[in-house]
Amino acid sequence: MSNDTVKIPQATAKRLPLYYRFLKNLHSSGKQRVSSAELSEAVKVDSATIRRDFSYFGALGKKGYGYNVNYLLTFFRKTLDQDELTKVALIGVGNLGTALLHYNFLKNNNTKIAVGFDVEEAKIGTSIGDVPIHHMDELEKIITEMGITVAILTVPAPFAQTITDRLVAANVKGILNFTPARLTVPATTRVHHIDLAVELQSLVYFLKHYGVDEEEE
Amino acid sequence: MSNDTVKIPQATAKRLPLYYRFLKNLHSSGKQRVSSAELSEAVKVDSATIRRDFSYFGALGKKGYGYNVNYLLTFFRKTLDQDELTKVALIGVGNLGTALLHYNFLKNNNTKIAVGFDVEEAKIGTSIGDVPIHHMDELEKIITEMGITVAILTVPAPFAQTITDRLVAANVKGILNFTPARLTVPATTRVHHIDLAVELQSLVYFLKHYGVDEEEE
DNA sequence: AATTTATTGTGAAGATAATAACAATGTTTT
DNA sequence: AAAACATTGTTATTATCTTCACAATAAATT
Repeated sequence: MSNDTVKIPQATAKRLPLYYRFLKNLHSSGKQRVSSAELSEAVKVDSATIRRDFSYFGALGKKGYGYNVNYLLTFFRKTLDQDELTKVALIGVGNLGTALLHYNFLKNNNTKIAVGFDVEEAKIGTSIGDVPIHHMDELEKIITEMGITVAILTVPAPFAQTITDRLVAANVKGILNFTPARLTVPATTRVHHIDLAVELQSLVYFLKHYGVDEEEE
Repeated sequence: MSNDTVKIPQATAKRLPLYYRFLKNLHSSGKQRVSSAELSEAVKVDSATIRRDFSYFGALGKKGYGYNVNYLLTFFRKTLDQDELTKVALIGVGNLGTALLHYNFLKNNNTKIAVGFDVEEAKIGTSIGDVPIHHMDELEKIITEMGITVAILTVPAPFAQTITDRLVAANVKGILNFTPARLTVPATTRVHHIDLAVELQSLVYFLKHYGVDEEEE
């Protein structure tokens, strides 16, 4: 738990991976410098917000010039721990789980699904998108051995809590939860929800009730 | 654009589908009444926040008693327009797109993916999870005919903006964007992002830099 | 080297959201 | 029907986040 950096606002922390990705794009397209205004156009975040976000890490830019792409990139690579690969387990190799196994998180992230788990015999022992699938019975054994502390949960909702309890017991500290279940976890574990049905429904709600002239993340 | 309801805070609007889902659960398990404290436990939202959220719609509960599950459910069904089916188009039938075609949004949502589009000849004319797949060339024609105004975007990032422009021109008002691209749209169109890589990476960031004693949505 | 220009970093203000706390009041119990 | 209890709805408070606006200053131009 490296607290070498100041504790920055959550809202800022959530934008960092986004900035990082666009900086990589800029870099590979040969750009040397960038202003907060340009970056704002690309990532759709107000330029003042970008400058404030960056400022939590100190003065990264130069007045009248902007930011040096290379410098920023190097800085964020360190800040986002892009130098060390984070291995992740995926629990539940159904439709969504399989899609995620094919998704190349590594490309932008230095994060990799290293192992998958399911109960369906036909899947056990196979590899999907280069990731080996094991039986749920081996969950604790394997993730402990592999030292995995982050899991993606794509199981049917009724099993979500039970499996979460097992993950927590096996020292998993972060769960990306794609199930509709709201998980109960100790304060030492962090859960991020991606609730597909809720996202779709709230989009529809906004359209119906808010109408035009709204911009939003 | 029914503005029959007061314009409630965005944060509240985003929680409504969640409340609705849990109320349905409670209802089908035969529960007659529920307090904000109970609901809080289930959806992991502070009980004061729940009461405030509900209060935007008037006095839905009774002091000393709580909320009548049936009443709440009926109320939210109307508020969330659950009586009319919203048809959605899905653009890009790759791994993720296919998974979403199998995802039963209807169950909780009264939202249905009614049509899919792709460029791959092998897929055109087939049905996936009961949804017919058409060629991208027919995009404008078909969604206009079907009167669709909401789309899910699961195409490769480089095509995202071009297709978005076509969707907007074809009168699509809401886009659920699964691509990493940040889309440029007119103010009359609403985009919600689900950025899988960013979600995973920010989870990892929080674990490394915030450590324990954090709870979050 | 002086002037103009661009752009940061940030203090102040504003906006939005979450939470605490409790009077009001309906429900349940005795 | 009185007393005890439970729980809302809301006012006040606090926290978080965004945006404005501009002095400071480095870069570019003349």
